[in-house]
Amino acid sequence: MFSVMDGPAPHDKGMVKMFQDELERLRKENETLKVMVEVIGSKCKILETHFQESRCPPYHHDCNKRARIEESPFTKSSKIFVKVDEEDKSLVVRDGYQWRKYGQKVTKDNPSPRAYYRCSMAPGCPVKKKVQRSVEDRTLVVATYEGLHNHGTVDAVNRDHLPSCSDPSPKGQLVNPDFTLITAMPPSSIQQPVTLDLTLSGSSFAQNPNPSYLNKNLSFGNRSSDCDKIEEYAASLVRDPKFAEALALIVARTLNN
DNA sequence: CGAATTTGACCGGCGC
DNA sequence: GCGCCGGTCAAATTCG
Repeated sequence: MFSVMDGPAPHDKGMVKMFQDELERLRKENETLKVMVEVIGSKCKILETHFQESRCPPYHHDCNKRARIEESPFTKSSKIFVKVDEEDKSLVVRDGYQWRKYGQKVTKDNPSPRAYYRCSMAPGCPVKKKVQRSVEDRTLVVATYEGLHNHGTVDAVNRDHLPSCSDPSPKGQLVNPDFTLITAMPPSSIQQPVTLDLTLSGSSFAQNPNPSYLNKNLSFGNRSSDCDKIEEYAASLVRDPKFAEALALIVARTLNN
């Protein structure tokens, strides 16, 4: 097949190129899998936390203090957990909306400051959110949303018009591109979660090692385009019915364990 | 210079 | 009624 005297024939060069491409593709897939493993690990941790909270009353920290009802079942609120760099103090949660900060407080049960934001995308939008680092895991930021938006997201409305990697926060500073949004979980089935369709998971990957959303050429080397690709990837995941099915299966298994 | 952020003051709910 | 605490306001400051 290979001629030592003449060197590789043109079609052999093509094969070498093909192998190189394949190698590159596998390398990228490996990177993707690394991210997924990290995400799944974080999810398990959160599920454990939620499971423990569901078994214990919420005011376990200091039962003698007044029981301020923070999340009435009748208020539209939801919590999301965002994995960020521990050194990152910006408390920015990129969720597709524009927020205006109107306050910051250090709360009693958490040394990290809690930031208060109002949605500034539409005048009169009643949605607020509180952002604070988790006490248990400093790499997690907990964002609590209250209310329902009366408009769409920046991403949905202006995806083609806005720089996709720019933060929707008022100043437009860049978000740490390394953060990983790991879950969007309403505290109870009664409360309606605010739309946040950036959940990453590789759960369906185990059943289908080559799903359609992985056929895309995912490259995480270029940081400027990472956000676009991650968002596109996340959107593909969410649209995939197998993903939802597998995710439900993992949640059920985790709770059973 | 306008808009967004910061931060101390203020307000209201709740427990004692 | 008082004090604690979370949430909000608004003047001052910062930033683009």
